[in-house]
Amino acid sequence: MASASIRGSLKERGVRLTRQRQILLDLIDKSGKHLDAETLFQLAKQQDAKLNRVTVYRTLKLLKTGGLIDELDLMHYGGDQHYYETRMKQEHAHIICLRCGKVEEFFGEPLMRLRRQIESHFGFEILLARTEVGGYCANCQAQRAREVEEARGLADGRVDEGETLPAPRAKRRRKQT
Amino acid sequence: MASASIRGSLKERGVRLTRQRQILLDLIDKSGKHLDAETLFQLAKQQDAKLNRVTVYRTLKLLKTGGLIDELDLMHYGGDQHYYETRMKQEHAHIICLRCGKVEEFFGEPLMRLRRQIESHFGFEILLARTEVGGYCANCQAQRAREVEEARGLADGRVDEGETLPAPRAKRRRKQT
DNA sequence: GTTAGTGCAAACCTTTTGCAGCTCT
DNA sequence: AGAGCTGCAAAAGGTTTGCACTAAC
Repeated sequence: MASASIRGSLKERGVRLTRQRQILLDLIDKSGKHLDAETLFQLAKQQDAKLNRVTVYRTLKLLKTGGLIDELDLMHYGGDQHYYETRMKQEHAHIICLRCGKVEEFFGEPLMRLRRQIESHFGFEILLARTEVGGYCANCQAQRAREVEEARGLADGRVDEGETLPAPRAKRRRKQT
Repeated sequence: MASASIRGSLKERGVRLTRQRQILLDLIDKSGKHLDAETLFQLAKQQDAKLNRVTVYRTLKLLKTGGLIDELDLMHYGGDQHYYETRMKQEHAHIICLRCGKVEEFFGEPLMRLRRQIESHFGFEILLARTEVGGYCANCQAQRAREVEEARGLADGRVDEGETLPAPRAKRRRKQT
């Protein structure tokens, strides 16, 4: 549970642990997923119907500024909103399938090596780093090949494991004309 | 000049090379910098006062979708807008100083290695990749150290080379209260 | 001449702000 | 008690859309 250490860190900085923040902290911590502000808000509302969207934004900013969570874009797969994750884990890259929205995380030596090289090459002090990769997952490559060959409508039959982002939000639903 | 190959690519797809697009293509190509839509628009307006901001967005989307330019966030240093660069160059990471806005580019083996590992580890087909790193450049580390030690107002005397983003846009200028 | 592209205005999504009242410590 | 937080409403930044007109091929 990272929320314990987050709580500690906040307390040290004299930040108040309000009911709203506890709810949000718990949600961010428990969900292994990458949540955006709106989703987090919807989840939080289930526990406190009065909790305001603005409080979500303010809390996220607080945690981000404090270096307790990282902000991601996930290649804007879902739109222009940001996603968040706790910073407990080791640095990792995010791999997003642009067809099905599946998100994988890649840990490993190459990332560390890259970081070290940047630090030494520029004498740079790294505070934040993020690597995002977009493309097609193994499963969707096959699907796409089939689609192209057959050019027909066939059922999907996904082999889903791990997190998958919701389909990109439909934008601009206007009044019909 | 990458604009030549961009033009070719567009022509192949039956995309019309309008006056507006030529202006924008030239600007994107010639500026070695990372431009955002608004800056690009301001520059374009100098050549064609009638050119509309919307055309800038539509052209950027066209180029992005066609894989001719890459979209960056540069760690949201300047705000939530996106930055663009032609895709001519080899893959590289962007290193952004969060204090002075200087942007450096890092080329090298570690990035290639990372890409190959991701491809083979997940059987992933990479279409886009981006690595952004935020922190303090060598120069600003020194500045910060001085600031902290002295806690005084002293002139800056920057040692600037390479691109530096404009200071973050002041947000929310409202009517005074 | 066709069809894609443009300009304009307006809308839309996401995020931030001012302010008054509420609540942690 | 009082600084910090919250909710509310409203606004702002960045981007996209509908539509009628224009221009590239």
